[in-house]
Amino acid sequence: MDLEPGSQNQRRTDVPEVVVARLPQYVRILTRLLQEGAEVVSSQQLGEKLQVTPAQIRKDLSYFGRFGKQGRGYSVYHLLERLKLILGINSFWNVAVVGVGRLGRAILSYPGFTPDGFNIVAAFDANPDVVGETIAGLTVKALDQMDDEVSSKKISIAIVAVPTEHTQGVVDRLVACGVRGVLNYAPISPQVRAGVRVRNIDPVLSLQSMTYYLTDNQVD
Amino acid sequence: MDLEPGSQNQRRTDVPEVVVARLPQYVRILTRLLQEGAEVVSSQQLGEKLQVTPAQIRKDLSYFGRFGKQGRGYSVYHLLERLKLILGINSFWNVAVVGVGRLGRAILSYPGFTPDGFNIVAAFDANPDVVGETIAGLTVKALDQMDDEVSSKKISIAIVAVPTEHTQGVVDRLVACGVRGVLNYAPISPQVRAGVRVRNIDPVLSLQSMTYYLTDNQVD
DNA sequence: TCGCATTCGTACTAATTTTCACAAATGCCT
DNA sequence: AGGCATTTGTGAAAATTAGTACGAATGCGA
Repeated sequence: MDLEPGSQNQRRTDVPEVVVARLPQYVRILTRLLQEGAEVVSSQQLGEKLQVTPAQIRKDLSYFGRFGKQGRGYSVYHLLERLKLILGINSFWNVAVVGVGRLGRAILSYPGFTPDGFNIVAAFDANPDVVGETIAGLTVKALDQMDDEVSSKKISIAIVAVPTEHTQGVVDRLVACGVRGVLNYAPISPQVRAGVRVRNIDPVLSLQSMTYYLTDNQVD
Repeated sequence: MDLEPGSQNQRRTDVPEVVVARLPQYVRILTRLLQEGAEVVSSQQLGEKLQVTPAQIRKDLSYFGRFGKQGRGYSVYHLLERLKLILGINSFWNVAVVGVGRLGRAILSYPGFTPDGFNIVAAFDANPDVVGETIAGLTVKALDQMDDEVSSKKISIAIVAVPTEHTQGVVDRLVACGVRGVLNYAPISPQVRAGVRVRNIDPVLSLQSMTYYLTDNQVD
Protein backbone atom coordinates (compact mmCIF):
# COMPACT_ATOMS: atom_id res chain seq x y z
CA MET A 1 0.00 0.00 0.00
CA ASP A 2 1.31 3.35 -1.03
CA LEU A 3 0.94 6.29 1.31
CA GLU A 4 -0.39 9.33 -0.39
CA PRO A 5 0.98 12.63 0.87
CA GLY A 6 -1.37 14.52 3.10
CA SER A 7 -2.90 11.32 4.36
CA GLN A 8 -3.44 10.78 8.06
CA ASN A 9 -1.33 7.69 7.49
CA GLN A 10 1.64 9.78 6.47
CA ARG A 11 4.69 8.01 7.82
CA ARG A 12 5.58 9.96 10.90
CA THR A 13 9.25 10.08 10.09
CA ASP A 14 8.51 11.88 6.84
CA VAL A 15 7.28 14.92 8.70
CA PRO A 16 10.06 17.45 9.30
CA GLU A 17 10.85 18.06 12.95
CA VAL A 18 10.42 21.80 12.50
CA VAL A 19 6.85 21.18 11.49
CA VAL A 20 6.18 19.01 14.53
CA ALA A 21 7.74 21.69 16.72
CA ARG A 22 5.22 24.23 15.46
CA LEU A 23 2.14 22.11 16.09
CA PRO A 24 2.05 22.73 19.86
CA GLN A 25 1.93 26.44 19.16
CA TYR A 26 -1.06 25.93 16.93
CA VAL A 27 -2.65 23.89 19.70
CA ARG A 28 -2.10 26.68 22.18
CA ILE A 29 -3.67 29.35 20.00
CA LEU A 30 -6.59 27.12 19.08
CA THR A 31 -7.22 26.34 22.75
CA ARG A 32 -7.40 30.04 23.47
CA LEU A 33 -9.66 30.69 20.48
CA LEU A 34 -11.97 27.92 21.61
CA GLN A 35 -12.21 29.42 25.09
CA GLU A 36 -13.00 32.77 23.50
CA GLY A 37 -15.86 31.12 21.65
CA ALA A 38 -14.42 31.24 18.13
CA GLU A 39 -15.86 28.52 15.91
CA VAL A 40 -13.87 29.00 12.75
CA VAL A 41 -10.43 30.37 12.02
CA SER A 42 -8.51 30.92 8.79
CA SER A 43 -4.82 30.28 8.20
CA GLN A 44 -4.60 34.04 7.74
CA GLN A 45 -5.85 34.77 11.27
CA LEU A 46 -3.80 31.96 12.78
CA GLY A 47 -0.72 33.30 11.02
CA GLU A 48 -1.22 36.78 12.40
CA LYS A 49 -1.41 35.51 15.94
CA LEU A 50 1.67 33.37 15.53
CA GLN A 51 3.75 35.62 13.33
CA VAL A 52 4.09 33.06 10.58
CA THR A 53 2.77 33.10 7.03
CA PRO A 54 -0.63 31.56 6.33
CA ALA A 55 0.99 29.40 3.68
CA GLN A 56 3.26 27.83 6.23
CA ILE A 57 0.36 26.90 8.43
CA ARG A 58 -1.54 25.34 5.54
CA LYS A 59 1.59 23.51 4.44
CA ASP A 60 2.28 22.24 7.93
CA LEU A 61 -1.25 20.93 8.35
CA SER A 62 -1.21 19.32 4.91
CA TYR A 63 1.37 16.82 6.16
CA PHE A 64 -1.36 15.26 8.26
CA GLY A 65 -4.52 15.61 6.26
CA ARG A 66 -7.09 18.08 4.99
CA PHE A 67 -8.76 19.79 7.88
CA GLY A 68 -10.11 22.99 6.37
CA LYS A 69 -12.91 24.13 4.12
CA GLN A 70 -12.24 26.42 1.19
CA GLY A 71 -13.77 29.83 1.56
CA ARG A 72 -14.31 29.25 5.25
CA GLY A 73 -11.26 28.15 7.18
CA TYR A 74 -10.80 25.58 9.92
CA SER A 75 -13.22 24.52 12.62
CA VAL A 76 -11.42 25.56 15.78
CA TYR A 77 -12.79 22.64 17.73
CA HIS A 78 -12.08 19.98 15.15
CA LEU A 79 -8.64 21.20 14.18
CA LEU A 80 -7.70 21.34 17.84
CA GLU A 81 -8.89 17.79 18.42
CA ARG A 82 -7.02 16.52 15.39
CA LEU A 83 -3.78 18.24 16.36
CA LYS A 84 -3.99 16.92 19.90
CA LEU A 85 -4.49 13.45 18.50
CA ILE A 86 -1.53 13.83 16.16
CA LEU A 87 0.71 15.07 18.95
CA GLY A 88 -0.52 12.41 21.31
CA ILE A 89 -1.84 14.88 23.87
CA ASN A 90 -5.49 13.94 23.57
CA SER A 91 -5.06 11.91 26.73
CA PHE A 92 -2.66 12.46 29.63
CA TRP A 93 0.94 11.43 29.98
CA ASN A 94 2.18 10.44 33.39
CA VAL A 95 5.32 12.29 34.29
CA ALA A 96 7.94 11.94 37.01
CA VAL A 97 10.05 14.78 38.32
CA VAL A 98 13.54 13.71 39.31
CA GLY A 99 15.48 16.12 41.48
CA VAL A 100 13.56 18.00 44.12
CA GLY A 101 15.78 21.01 44.66
CA ARG A 102 14.59 24.55 44.17
CA LEU A 103 13.96 24.04 40.47
CA GLY A 104 12.29 20.67 40.95
CA ARG A 105 9.98 22.17 43.54
CA ALA A 106 9.08 25.02 41.22
CA ILE A 107 8.25 22.47 38.53
CA LEU A 108 6.20 20.33 40.91
CA SER A 109 4.20 23.35 42.01
CA TYR A 110 3.70 24.77 38.54
CA PRO A 111 0.11 24.22 37.47
CA GLY A 112 0.85 24.76 33.78
CA PHE A 113 1.74 21.20 32.80
CA THR A 114 -1.56 19.65 33.73
CA PRO A 115 -3.97 21.45 31.40
CA ASP A 116 -1.68 20.66 28.48
CA GLY A 117 -1.61 16.89 28.62
CA PHE A 118 0.77 16.04 31.43
CA ASN A 119 0.17 14.76 34.91
CA ILE A 120 3.01 14.81 37.37
CA VAL A 121 2.47 11.63 39.35
CA ALA A 122 5.82 11.00 41.07
CA ALA A 123 8.84 12.82 42.46
CA PHE A 124 12.26 11.38 43.20
CA ASP A 125 15.39 12.65 44.89
CA ALA A 126 18.70 11.20 45.97
CA ASN A 127 18.87 13.21 49.18
CA PRO A 128 17.46 11.20 52.15
CA ASP A 129 16.48 14.45 53.87
CA VAL A 130 14.16 15.28 51.03
CA VAL A 131 12.74 11.78 50.56
CA GLY A 132 9.42 11.53 52.40
CA GLU A 133 8.63 15.20 52.08
CA THR A 134 5.29 16.04 50.48
CA ILE A 135 5.22 18.69 47.77
CA ALA A 136 2.17 19.64 45.76
CA GLY A 137 0.44 16.56 47.12
CA LEU A 138 3.23 14.15 46.13
CA THR A 139 5.52 12.29 48.46
CA VAL A 140 9.13 12.35 47.32
CA LYS A 141 10.54 8.86 46.79
CA ALA A 142 14.11 7.59 46.75
CA LEU A 143 15.83 6.92 43.46
CA ASP A 144 15.81 3.18 43.97
CA GLN A 145 12.03 3.22 44.00
CA MET A 146 12.02 4.56 40.47
CA ASP A 147 11.74 1.20 38.78
CA ASP A 148 8.63 0.19 40.75
CA GLU A 149 6.92 3.53 40.43
CA VAL A 150 7.64 3.95 36.74
CA SER A 151 6.04 0.59 36.02
CA SER A 152 3.14 0.79 38.43
CA LYS A 153 2.23 4.37 37.53
CA LYS A 154 2.90 3.90 33.82
CA ILE A 155 5.32 6.79 33.66
CA SER A 156 6.81 7.35 30.23
CA ILE A 157 8.22 10.86 30.59
CA ALA A 158 10.64 12.27 33.16
CA ILE A 159 11.53 15.84 33.96
CA VAL A 160 15.11 15.81 35.19
CA ALA A 161 16.33 18.66 37.36
CA VAL A 162 19.36 17.22 39.11
CA PRO A 163 22.91 18.57 39.35
CA THR A 164 24.78 18.42 36.04
CA GLU A 165 27.22 15.75 37.19
CA HIS A 166 24.39 13.37 38.09
CA THR A 167 22.28 13.99 35.03
CA GLN A 168 23.65 11.36 32.67
CA GLY A 169 23.49 8.70 35.37
CA VAL A 170 19.93 9.58 36.32
CA VAL A 171 18.86 9.59 32.69
CA ASP A 172 20.45 6.20 32.17
CA ARG A 173 18.55 4.79 35.13
CA LEU A 174 15.30 6.30 33.91
CA VAL A 175 15.74 4.83 30.46
CA ALA A 176 16.53 1.47 32.01
CA CYS A 177 13.23 1.75 33.90
CA GLY A 178 11.37 2.26 30.65
CA VAL A 179 11.10 6.02 30.38
CA ARG A 180 10.98 7.08 26.73
CA GLY A 181 11.07 10.87 26.95
CA VAL A 182 13.24 13.17 29.01
CA LEU A 183 12.98 16.87 29.63
CA ASN A 184 16.40 17.84 30.94
CA TYR A 185 17.23 21.06 32.78
CA ALA A 186 20.98 20.55 33.20
CA PRO A 187 23.42 22.35 30.89
CA ILE A 188 24.48 19.21 29.04
CA SER A 189 22.79 17.03 26.46
CA PRO A 190 22.36 13.54 27.90
CA GLN A 191 23.05 10.70 25.49
CA VAL A 192 20.36 8.09 25.10
CA ARG A 193 19.76 5.06 22.91
CA ALA A 194 17.65 5.29 19.77
CA GLY A 195 13.94 5.43 20.51
CA VAL A 196 14.32 7.66 23.54
CA ARG A 197 13.74 11.37 23.08
CA VAL A 198 15.43 14.19 24.93
CA ARG A 199 14.59 17.88 25.08
CA ASN A 200 16.91 20.27 26.84
CA ILE A 201 15.87 23.43 28.62
CA ASP A 202 18.96 25.58 28.65
CA PRO A 203 18.42 29.23 29.51
CA VAL A 204 22.14 30.02 29.48
CA LEU A 205 22.43 29.02 25.83
CA SER A 206 19.40 31.17 25.06
CA LEU A 207 20.95 34.16 26.79
CA GLN A 208 24.31 33.67 25.14
CA SER A 209 22.87 33.60 21.66
CA MET A 210 20.87 36.71 22.49
CA THR A 211 23.84 38.80 23.58
CA TYR A 212 25.26 38.46 20.08
CA TYR A 213 22.50 40.78 18.94
CA LEU A 214 22.80 43.12 21.89
CA THR A 215 26.44 44.01 21.38
CA ASP A 216 27.38 47.22 19.63
CA ASN A 217 28.24 47.58 15.94
CA GLN A 218 24.93 45.80 15.61
CA VAL A 219 22.83 46.74 12.59
CA ASP A 220 19.48 45.06 13.31
CA MET B 1 34.61 49.44 1.66
CA ASP B 2 33.54 45.97 0.74
CA LEU B 3 33.26 43.34 3.38
CA GLU B 4 34.96 40.15 2.42
CA PRO B 5 33.26 36.99 3.62
CA GLY B 6 34.95 35.35 6.55
CA SER B 7 36.22 38.68 7.80
CA GLN B 8 35.80 39.62 11.43
CA ASN B 9 33.92 42.59 10.00
CA GLN B 10 31.27 40.37 8.50
CA ARG B 11 28.03 42.26 8.82
CA ARG B 12 26.36 40.69 11.78
CA THR B 13 22.97 40.46 10.10
CA ASP B 14 24.47 38.31 7.35
CA VAL B 15 25.14 35.52 9.80
CA PRO B 16 22.25 33.05 9.95
CA GLU B 17 20.57 32.86 13.34
CA VAL B 18 21.01 29.09 13.45
CA VAL B 19 24.73 29.62 13.30
CA VAL B 20 24.68 32.12 16.16
CA ALA B 21 22.57 29.70 18.17
CA ARG B 22 25.26 27.05 17.88
CA LEU B 23 28.13 29.24 19.01
CA PRO B 24 27.29 29.06 22.73
CA GLN B 25 27.49 25.29 22.50
CA TYR B 26 30.95 25.57 21.05
CA VAL B 27 31.85 27.92 23.87
CA ARG B 28 30.65 25.44 26.42
CA ILE B 29 32.67 22.53 25.01
CA LEU B 30 35.75 24.68 24.60
CA THR B 31 35.48 25.87 28.20
CA ARG B 32 35.40 22.28 29.36
CA LEU B 33 38.31 21.31 27.11
CA LEU B 34 40.33 24.22 28.44
CA GLN B 35 39.70 23.11 32.02
CA GLU B 36 40.79 19.62 31.06
CA GLY B 37 44.03 21.07 29.79
CA ALA B 38 43.50 20.55 26.06
CA GLU B 39 45.49 23.01 23.98
CA VAL B 40 44.33 22.15 20.51
CA VAL B 41 41.13 20.67 19.10
CA SER B 42 40.04 19.73 15.60
CA SER B 43 36.64 20.26 14.05
CA GLN B 44 36.45 16.48 13.99
CA GLN B 45 36.81 16.17 17.77
CA LEU B 46 34.50 19.11 18.41
CA GLY B 47 31.94 17.54 16.12
CA GLU B 48 32.00 14.25 17.98
CA LYS B 49 31.35 15.93 21.28
CA LEU B 50 28.50 18.00 19.89
CA GLN B 51 26.97 15.48 17.52
CA VAL B 52 27.38 17.72 14.50
CA THR B 53 29.50 17.30 11.41
CA PRO B 54 33.01 18.76 11.37
CA ALA B 55 32.13 20.58 8.16
CA GLN B 56 29.35 22.42 9.90
CA ILE B 57 31.65 23.62 12.62
CA ARG B 58 34.22 24.85 10.13
CA LYS B 59 31.55 26.54 8.07
CA ASP B 60 29.99 28.18 11.13
CA LEU B 61 33.33 29.55 12.26
CA SER B 62 34.18 30.76 8.77
CA TYR B 63 31.42 33.37 9.06
CA PHE B 64 33.57 35.18 11.57
CA GLY B 65 37.13 34.63 10.45
CA ARG B 66 39.86 32.07 10.16
CA PHE B 67 40.76 30.69 13.53
CA GLY B 68 42.35 27.33 12.75
CA LYS B 69 45.60 25.99 11.42
CA GLN B 70 45.61 23.37 8.67
CA GLY B 71 46.92 20.04 9.78
CA ARG B 72 46.57 21.02 13.42
CA GLY B 73 43.16 22.32 14.40
CA TYR B 74 42.11 25.18 16.64
CA SER B 75 43.82 26.58 19.72
CA VAL B 76 41.26 25.88 22.44
CA TYR B 77 42.18 29.02 24.32
CA HIS B 78 42.18 31.37 21.35
CA LEU B 79 39.05 30.02 19.71
CA LEU B 80 37.25 30.28 23.03
CA GLU B 81 38.34 33.88 23.48
CA ARG B 82 37.29 34.79 19.97
CA LEU B 83 33.88 33.16 20.29
CA LYS B 84 33.23 34.88 23.60
CA LEU B 85 34.12 38.18 21.99
CA ILE B 86 31.83 37.51 19.05
CA LEU B 87 28.94 36.57 21.32
CA GLY B 88 29.61 39.51 23.61
CA ILE B 89 30.19 37.34 26.66
CA ASN B 90 33.83 38.28 27.18
CA SER B 91 32.65 40.65 29.91
CA PHE B 92 29.59 40.41 32.15
CA TRP B 93 26.02 41.42 31.48
CA ASN B 94 23.98 42.76 34.34
CA VAL B 95 20.68 40.99 34.61
CA ALA B 96 17.47 41.61 36.54
CA VAL B 97 15.05 38.91 37.59
CA VAL B 98 11.44 40.03 37.54
CA GLY B 99 8.99 37.88 39.41
CA VAL B 100 10.14 36.30 42.66
CA GLY B 101 7.83 33.35 42.94
CA ARG B 102 9.04 29.79 43.16
CA LEU B 103 10.59 29.90 39.72
CA GLY B 104 12.13 33.32 40.22
CA ARG B 105 13.71 32.14 43.46
CA ALA B 106 15.12 29.06 41.77
CA ILE B 107 16.64 31.30 39.11
CA LEU B 108 18.06 33.72 41.66
CA SER B 109 19.66 30.87 43.58
CA TYR B 110 21.00 29.08 40.52
CA PRO B 111 24.74 29.57 40.32
CA GLY B 112 24.97 28.61 36.65
CA PHE B 113 24.40 32.02 35.09
CA THR B 114 27.39 33.72 36.62
CA PRO B 115 30.27 31.69 35.18
CA ASP B 116 28.80 32.13 31.72
CA GLY B 117 28.75 35.87 31.41
CA PHE B 118 25.73 36.99 33.42
CA ASN B 119 25.47 38.66 36.78
CA ILE B 120 22.10 38.85 38.45
CA VAL B 121 22.16 42.25 40.13
CA ALA B 122 18.52 43.01 40.88
CA ALA B 123 15.21 41.33 41.65
CA PHE B 124 11.73 42.79 41.36
CA ASP B 125 8.27 41.69 42.34
CA ALA B 126 4.81 43.20 42.37
CA ASN B 127 3.80 41.56 45.65
CA PRO B 128 4.44 43.90 48.64
CA ASP B 129 4.91 40.87 50.90
CA VAL B 130 7.88 39.77 48.83
CA VAL B 131 9.42 43.21 48.37
CA GLY B 132 12.16 43.71 50.94
CA GLU B 133 12.96 40.04 51.24
CA THR B 134 16.58 39.06 50.63
CA ILE B 135 17.29 36.13 48.32
CA ALA B 136 20.73 35.00 47.25
CA GLY B 137 22.10 38.24 48.65
CA LEU B 138 19.71 40.49 46.75
CA THR B 139 16.91 42.58 48.22
CA VAL B 140 13.71 42.33 46.22
CA LYS B 141 12.53 45.73 44.97
CA ALA B 142 9.11 46.94 43.90
CA LEU B 143 8.27 47.21 40.22
CA ASP B 144 8.24 51.00 40.31
CA GLN B 145 11.88 51.01 41.26
CA MET B 146 12.76 49.28 38.03
CA ASP B 147 13.50 52.43 36.10
CA ASP B 148 16.02 53.69 38.67
CA GLU B 149 17.72 50.36 39.15
CA VAL B 150 17.94 49.52 35.47
CA SER B 151 19.72 52.81 34.81
CA SER B 152 21.93 52.91 37.88
CA LYS B 153 22.99 49.27 37.63
CA LYS B 154 23.25 49.31 33.85
CA ILE B 155 20.92 46.38 33.40
CA SER B 156 20.32 45.43 29.81
CA ILE B 157 18.82 41.98 30.18
CA ALA B 158 15.82 40.82 32.20
CA ILE B 159 14.70 37.36 33.12
CA VAL B 160 10.93 37.48 33.42
CA ALA B 161 9.16 34.87 35.52
CA VAL B 162 5.80 36.45 36.27
CA PRO B 163 2.28 35.09 35.76
CA THR B 164 1.31 34.86 32.10
CA GLU B 165 -1.30 37.58 32.29
CA HIS B 166 1.23 40.11 33.60
CA THR B 167 4.06 39.17 31.27
CA GLN B 168 3.36 41.50 28.35
CA GLY B 169 2.88 44.44 30.70
CA VAL B 170 6.08 43.73 32.60
CA VAL B 171 8.03 43.32 29.39
CA ASP B 172 6.65 46.62 28.12
CA ARG B 173 7.79 48.37 31.29
CA LEU B 174 11.21 46.77 31.08
CA VAL B 175 11.67 47.85 27.49
CA ALA B 176 10.57 51.35 28.42
CA CYS B 177 13.28 51.32 31.09
CA GLY B 178 15.90 50.49 28.49
CA VAL B 179 16.17 46.71 28.72
CA ARG B 180 17.18 45.25 25.36
CA GLY B 181 16.99 41.53 25.96
CA VAL B 182 14.32 39.43 27.65
CA LEU B 183 14.36 35.81 28.72
CA ASN B 184 10.72 34.96 29.23
CA TYR B 185 9.39 31.96 31.15
CA ALA B 186 5.67 32.47 30.56
CA PRO B 187 3.86 30.40 27.93
CA ILE B 188 3.34 33.29 25.54
CA SER B 189 5.65 35.19 23.23
CA PRO B 190 5.75 38.82 24.34
CA GLN B 191 5.73 41.36 21.54
CA VAL B 192 8.49 43.97 21.55
CA ARG B 193 9.67 46.73 19.26
CA ALA B 194 12.50 46.18 16.80
CA GLY B 195 15.89 46.17 18.45
CA VAL B 196 14.73 44.29 21.52
CA ARG B 197 15.35 40.56 21.64
CA VAL B 198 13.20 37.93 23.30
CA ARG B 199 13.93 34.29 24.05
CA ASN B 200 11.19 32.09 25.43
CA ILE B 201 11.71 29.17 27.75
CA ASP B 202 8.68 26.99 27.24
CA PRO B 203 8.93 23.46 28.62
CA VAL B 204 5.34 22.61 27.75
CA LEU B 205 5.98 23.20 24.05
CA SER B 206 9.08 21.01 24.31
CA LEU B 207 7.12 18.22 25.93
CA GLN B 208 4.28 18.48 23.45
CA SER B 209 6.56 18.17 20.44
CA MET B 210 8.26 15.21 22.10
CA THR B 211 5.08 13.21 22.64
CA TYR B 212 4.58 13.12 18.89
CA TYR B 213 7.52 10.74 18.72
CA LEU B 214 6.46 8.74 21.74
CA THR B 215 3.06 7.75 20.44
CA ASP B 216 2.56 4.34 18.88
CA ASN B 217 2.66 3.55 15.16
CA GLN B 218 5.97 5.32 15.47
CA VAL B 219 8.75 4.07 13.20
CA ASP B 220 11.82 5.86 14.55
C1' DT C 1 -30.29 30.53 -8.27
C1' DC C 2 -26.14 32.86 -9.58
C1' DG C 3 -22.14 35.49 -8.95
C1' DC C 4 -18.55 36.73 -6.03
C1' DA C 5 -15.46 37.18 -2.19
C1' DT C 6 -12.90 33.84 0.53
C1' DT C 7 -9.80 30.44 1.63
C1' DC C 8 -7.98 25.89 1.26
C1' DG C 9 -4.53 22.50 -0.63
C1' DT C 10 -0.67 21.99 -3.41
C1' DA C 11 2.51 22.11 -7.48
C1' DC C 12 6.13 24.93 -8.33
C1' DT C 13 9.78 28.23 -7.21
C1' DA C 14 12.87 30.51 -4.12
C1' DA C 15 15.66 30.77 -0.12
C1' DT C 16 18.17 28.79 3.38
C1' DT C 17 20.99 25.43 5.47
C1' DT C 18 23.88 21.47 5.36
C1' DT C 19 27.15 18.51 3.35
C1' DC C 20 30.77 17.30 0.10
C1' DA C 21 35.16 17.39 -1.57
C1' DC C 22 39.46 19.32 -2.54
C1' DA C 23 43.39 22.78 -2.80
C1' DA C 24 46.37 24.82 0.45
C1' DA C 25 48.77 24.75 4.79
C1' DT C 26 51.04 22.60 8.66
C1' DG C 27 54.23 20.11 11.20
C1' DC C 28 55.83 15.51 12.45
C1' DC C 29 59.01 11.81 11.39
C1' DT C 30 62.69 9.76 9.15
C1' DA D 1 65.38 18.40 3.96
C1' DG D 2 61.59 15.89 2.00
C1' DG D 3 57.62 13.12 2.23
C1' DC D 4 53.37 12.29 4.36
C1' DA D 5 49.35 12.27 7.32
C1' DT D 6 46.33 15.70 8.95
C1' DT D 7 43.11 19.34 8.97
C1' DT D 8 41.54 23.86 7.64
C1' DG D 9 38.65 27.03 4.71
C1' DT D 10 35.60 27.28 1.04
C1' DG D 11 33.38 26.94 -3.48
C1' DA D 12 29.91 23.94 -5.33
C1' DA D 13 26.29 20.47 -4.82
C1' DA D 14 22.63 18.56 -2.24
C1' DA D 15 19.03 18.68 0.94
C1' DT D 16 15.80 20.93 3.47
C1' DT D 17 12.52 24.48 4.44
C1' DA D 18 9.68 28.41 3.25
C1' DG D 19 6.97 31.16 0.06
C1' DT D 20 4.22 31.97 -4.30
C1' DA D 21 0.45 31.54 -6.84
C1' DC D 22 -3.42 29.40 -8.63
C1' DG D 23 -7.25 25.91 -9.43
C1' DA D 24 -11.02 24.19 -6.83
C1' DA D 25 -14.37 24.50 -3.22
C1' DT D 26 -17.50 26.96 -0.28
C1' DG D 27 -21.22 29.64 1.19
C1' DC D 28 -23.09 34.30 1.54
C1' DG D 29 -25.97 37.83 -0.41
C1' DA D 30 -28.43 39.77 -4.17
